[in-house]
Amino acid sequence: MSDQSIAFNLDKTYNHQDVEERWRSTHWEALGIFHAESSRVAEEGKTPYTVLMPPPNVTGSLTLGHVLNHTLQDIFIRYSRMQGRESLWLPGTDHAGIATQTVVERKLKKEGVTRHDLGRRNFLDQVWQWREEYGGLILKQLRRLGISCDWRRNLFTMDESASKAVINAFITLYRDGLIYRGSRIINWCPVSQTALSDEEVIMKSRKDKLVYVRYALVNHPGSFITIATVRPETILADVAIAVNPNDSRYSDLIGELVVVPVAGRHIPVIADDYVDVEFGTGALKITPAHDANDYEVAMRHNLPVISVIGKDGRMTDSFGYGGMDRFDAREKILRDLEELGNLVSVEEYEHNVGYSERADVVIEPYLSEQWFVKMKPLAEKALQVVNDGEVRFHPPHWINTYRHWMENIRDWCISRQLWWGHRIPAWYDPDGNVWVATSYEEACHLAGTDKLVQDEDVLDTWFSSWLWPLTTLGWTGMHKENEDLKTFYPTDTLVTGPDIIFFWVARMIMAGLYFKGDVPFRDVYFTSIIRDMKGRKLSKSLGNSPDPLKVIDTYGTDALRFTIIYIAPLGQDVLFGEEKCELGRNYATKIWNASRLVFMLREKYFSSPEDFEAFYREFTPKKEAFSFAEEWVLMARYNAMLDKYHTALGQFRVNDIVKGLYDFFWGEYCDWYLESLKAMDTDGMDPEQGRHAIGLAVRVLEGFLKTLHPVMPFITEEIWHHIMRRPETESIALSSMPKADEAWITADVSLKTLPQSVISEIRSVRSVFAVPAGKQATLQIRPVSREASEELIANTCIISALTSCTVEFLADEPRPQHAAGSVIEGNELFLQLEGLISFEKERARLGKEIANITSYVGSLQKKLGNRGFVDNAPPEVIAKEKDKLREAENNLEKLTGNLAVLED
RNA sequence: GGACGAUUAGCUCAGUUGGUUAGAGCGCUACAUUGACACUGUAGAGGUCAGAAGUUCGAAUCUUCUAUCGUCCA
Repeated sequence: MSDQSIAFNLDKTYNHQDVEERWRSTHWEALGIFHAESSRVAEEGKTPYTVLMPPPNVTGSLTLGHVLNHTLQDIFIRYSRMQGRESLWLPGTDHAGIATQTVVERKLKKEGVTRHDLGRRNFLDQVWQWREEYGGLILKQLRRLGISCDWRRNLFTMDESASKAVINAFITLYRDGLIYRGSRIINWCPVSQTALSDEEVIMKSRKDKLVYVRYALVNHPGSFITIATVRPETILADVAIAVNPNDSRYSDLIGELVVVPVAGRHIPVIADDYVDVEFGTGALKITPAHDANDYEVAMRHNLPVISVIGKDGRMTDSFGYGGMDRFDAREKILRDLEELGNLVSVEEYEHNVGYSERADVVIEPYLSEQWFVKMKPLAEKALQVVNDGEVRFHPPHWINTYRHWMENIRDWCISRQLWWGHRIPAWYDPDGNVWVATSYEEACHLAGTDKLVQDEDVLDTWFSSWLWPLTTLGWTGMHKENEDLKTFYPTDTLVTGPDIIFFWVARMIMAGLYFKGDVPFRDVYFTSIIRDMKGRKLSKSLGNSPDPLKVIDTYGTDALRFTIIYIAPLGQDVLFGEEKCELGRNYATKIWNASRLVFMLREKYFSSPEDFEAFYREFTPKKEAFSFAEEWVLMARYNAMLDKYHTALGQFRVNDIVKGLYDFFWGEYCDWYLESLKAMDTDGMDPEQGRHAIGLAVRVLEGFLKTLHPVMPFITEEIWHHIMRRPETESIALSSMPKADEAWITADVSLKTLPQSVISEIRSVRSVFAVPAGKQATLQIRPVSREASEELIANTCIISALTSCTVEFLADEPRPQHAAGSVIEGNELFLQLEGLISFEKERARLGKEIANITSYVGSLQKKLGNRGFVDNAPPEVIAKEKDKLREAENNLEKLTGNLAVLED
């Protein structure tokens, strides 16, 4: 785009596709305006500001959640950039171990190949190839949002530097005794065939059968003990029946042996506090291989561990179920138990069951050797920094959730039985000793032998994500510092969903403190969860998740960004429907059209772009040059808006700033200032007046565009380039954010809003009497004071134009007879409508109004007559109430007078 | 069962340390069509602020209880 092509005015209609295409990130990116440099902080003394992008999953595609999240981040970073800070937004993607491996395996399956056919090395080549081809999709889609991150610094968690960091972090933790290997019951996903951490297990409500089964006592033929279980297929692996030691029903049976149905094994009845007396029969079967709690009971009682379910979720027993799926076996054993006479009864039972987050299948508790991180020592400090406010949560109530998790934290299972990911840097010598090292060579050196085999497993993806604040700034775990880390760490704002508060936020805080000795960020903004209009979570299977790219095509990126922020209050869920984007689209159109009007008027008062630019460069709004009341009102409202804007952003009330911008521009700038300006123009302004009024219109428009820019980057950039002709290398994104002028915030403009009040009242009266819109009427005004009189006279042409009335002023003349009367702040208005006013209607209207004010006056008098109020309320509140009463009484008196004239 | 959050106009939601005759957007009703804008303008209807009790001169706002819904954790 060349300078010449920027016209003095805008196209007649706003076309979001054209505008957004023109400024699409590719243009902005080419200019490098989103690049941040640590050198500018060091050399120019700029303040750094950093936002950490939660790395989207490399297999992912754009969702509305991303739209909300990234728009928020973009608002923070653009705002900070326009405040003059060296603003760095760090992008990247994560390698999503399970998800990516699953995607590639599925692709291979179509070709009839498994990963085992290919072998580890070839399979990984395939994954990398897939990543080259499709892994960039999400990043490409994110660019359509117009987000302003420093793409040069794009990081992938499997990149070399990030991988080094992961390995070094592992080794450090291992050598500090915080990583260990152990045999535990872990969450096993039979589909992905890997261990999962507790956080990757989703508890879901599920209807099952609670089965009552009786076990025969070995030494008391004909006697039984009955247990209740939802997993009868694990009966085959029972090693004991447990009862509560305080349960008198069973105290005689402790120490007895019972026969396991089907399996025929003899197992003891034991006593353990763990057993809940209330549940089922109060007797519990103990199956250590298939339940974490049972495992602990078994360890306490030195019981054996028997397993009957394999890694694939199929039975491995030798009682005739071997090879069956665990759920099929459940059905079969029920029939078998019934046949054997062991089945007592079956109840419907609703309970919570753990599902694999990725594969959505029921988790199998599985005993195996895994790697763990000891969390307690890390959690203590991480909890403290949040309690102390070193890391702040927005909204703060998430601290409770965080605290609860930290105080009940369990060790983190970090090994995954996958191939795609960071391979665990541990080697085993022939004697089974473990050697943890950065490389095979180093491990050999440590072990004193080269007969080493590396651990087959990889690390949990989150084990690389928790280092994200460090790795994105170039940390590899080798050297503690570099310029970027020194400058931009700790980062400032993290925007993320509350669903990953444990997965990610908490662990980043731990890692930051542990590896860098400082918190990774200062503020965490937890976003809303987006639901459909019926309040359901968006999901692919429900088909209720709109494609953001389609929404963008229809309504525009700006409209989507604006709308989603407008409807997303801090900390609450959002109900989203595509149609809601009409709000943003209409707003964009309004801004466009209003700007066009301003530019049209500009053409009238300025001979050429050069003429305007010369004027505008030197322009400062001067009160002495103000020629109508709305100029004062506009300045007051504009500065109040700016003030609220900065305050709200400082408090992360993003929703508020959007509403403030919306109301100011539409309700004040367009509805009052531009309407008044049009009236003045039609009436005829002298050149100086006109140039000043338009200068003000453009100045406020420009300030408004800047404040809106973080939310709607495209349209604001486009219009900004029409305010003055600017080289294409300039961007509103690098302009400076306007600040509120204290003098205008505190300015008393109550007298200046009088014309507005008069206009509103007259419009209302006209409407009540159904006066045709085009019909010119006569408005007579009797001002309450000299100041009011001057103000109203000075704005006569505006009052006249916006009410379609001829305006006259009364002094001491009596009230006109055939008029509708109103009182505004003591000023009496008479709308003369010969033949249009029905006396009945006017009497009714006045009567209603009088009744209204009378009751209002009554309530104020009661309040002011109340000793308790007068004695306790602060003086300014009492003064305010007195003012209200005085004015109301004044209005009442005048209205009563109006009614009296009618009755005469 | 525990923790947290929500409950304000037909719908979706504002309402920041208690001092309003309780606001907005959408929807609804009436009127307006050729010079910014129908993706518009003007006016209007619509709420005992979930229920109960309490604190206070004064409660949508604070406290307690109840009801309903949601989220997380057992």
